[in-house]
Amino acid sequence: MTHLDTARTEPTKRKRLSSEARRQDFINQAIEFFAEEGFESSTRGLAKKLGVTQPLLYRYFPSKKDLISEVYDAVYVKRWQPEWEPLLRDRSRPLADRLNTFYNIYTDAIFNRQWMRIFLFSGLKGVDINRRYMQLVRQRILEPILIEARVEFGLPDVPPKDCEVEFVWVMHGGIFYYGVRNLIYESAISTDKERVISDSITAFMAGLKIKLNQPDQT
Amino acid sequence: MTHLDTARTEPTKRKRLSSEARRQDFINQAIEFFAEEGFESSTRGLAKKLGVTQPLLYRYFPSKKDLISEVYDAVYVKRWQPEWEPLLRDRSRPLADRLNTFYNIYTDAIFNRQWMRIFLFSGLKGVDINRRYMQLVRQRILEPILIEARVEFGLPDVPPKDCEVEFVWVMHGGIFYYGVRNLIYESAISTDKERVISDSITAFMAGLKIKLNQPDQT
DNA sequence: TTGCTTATTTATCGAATGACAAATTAAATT
DNA sequence: AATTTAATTTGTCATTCGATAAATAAGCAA
Repeated sequence: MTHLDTARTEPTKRKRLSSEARRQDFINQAIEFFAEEGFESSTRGLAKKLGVTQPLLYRYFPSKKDLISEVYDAVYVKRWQPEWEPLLRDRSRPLADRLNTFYNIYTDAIFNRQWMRIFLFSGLKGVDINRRYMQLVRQRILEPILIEARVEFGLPDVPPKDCEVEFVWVMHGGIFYYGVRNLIYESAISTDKERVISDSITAFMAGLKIKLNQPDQT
Repeated sequence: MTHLDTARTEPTKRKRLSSEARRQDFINQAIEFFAEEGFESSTRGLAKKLGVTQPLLYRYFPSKKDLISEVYDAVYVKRWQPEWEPLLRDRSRPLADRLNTFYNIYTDAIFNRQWMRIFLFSGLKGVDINRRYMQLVRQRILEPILIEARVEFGLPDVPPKDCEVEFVWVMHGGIFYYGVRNLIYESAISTDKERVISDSITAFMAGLKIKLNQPDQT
């Protein structure tokens, strides 16, 4: 250690941390609140949920808009796990296996009411972070899948075509929409997630093999 | 003609019609407005779009809630075309063909910004009509598809299992989500709709054949 | 024209909204 | 304990909201 008295050196920092923790708690509860009520809901409603008065929020966040930005950040950015990505590129396993593993843990992360509703609300608001998230999915998930598929099928390594990406999007979107039905529309779904994912991937792989071996008219 | 003076016989009716037409115009513009701004947006904003004052809306609709109900009805109920359904059951054509035709015209109806946004907004509000629409899709589209598939594959006519319906839902949802990306997230999509649909259906049919011929563990 | 009916606007209400300033309480520091 | 600092509440503002009532304008009948 470079400093003596490490336990006491930074009391201010410890206090700041406590304040920061409270702030984080506010953000977490704001996620719950806005996910359920929508971003148009009042700061007074949120304050009530927090058990504090409404003006207190303005000590922690300059404006409602800023608070919402922090909510976006907590949901979109912080819940993305970079370790998902190498999973798809692990060529020691068949691609179908990798896809099953990936989609099971990816949906573990995003198939919850909060994430889904924040995603849909913000999508309708047309906020920039939403578009960026879609690009992230395309670049870090969908295009790698196509590259891996070409390798597995013994095809030459050419960059993915748009219509191929669209094809992967449809599978991805199908699985995603399964989550939406489950968590947003709450249509009672008996079939378990793993089963739905594995069925989807089976069909996807079969279709992709056909598609990648076709002469293309793009 | 059964009446003389047809041009003048029913002035009151003509006026009533005119009033009803105005009402319809209000509803149509309300669809545009709420689709873009969300249902939380103000009646004053809508009135401005209509070029009238806000209290006038209350001559045509008892409350904002009632107006919104009419918007739902116009979008969900009135845009559903019953002639879609027999299309899927026309056994003179291969099922894949029928699916292509159906999804092309079905998406012609729902792939527009207004329909999509109203659907997503109302879904997040958890209104009952949304759930009913999902049931309609299941009963009138997805289950018939499964029945037709069993016939085409020469399988016994047993009622569709839940996990089979889920499988069709994933294809349906994948296509639907293609529309969402296109119209809500506005991610520039170069591939044309027909192509995406036909690729999806190819993969779906391949996967379904595998799935329906499997011993089932439900 | 004169009346009568319908369509539309003006004016306004009470409640709810985001935000701010000042007063108060609680905690930490000396 | 006294003092300083941070956390929280009270009080309030200007706006905006859905909704109503009364006044005006417009269309149509006689």
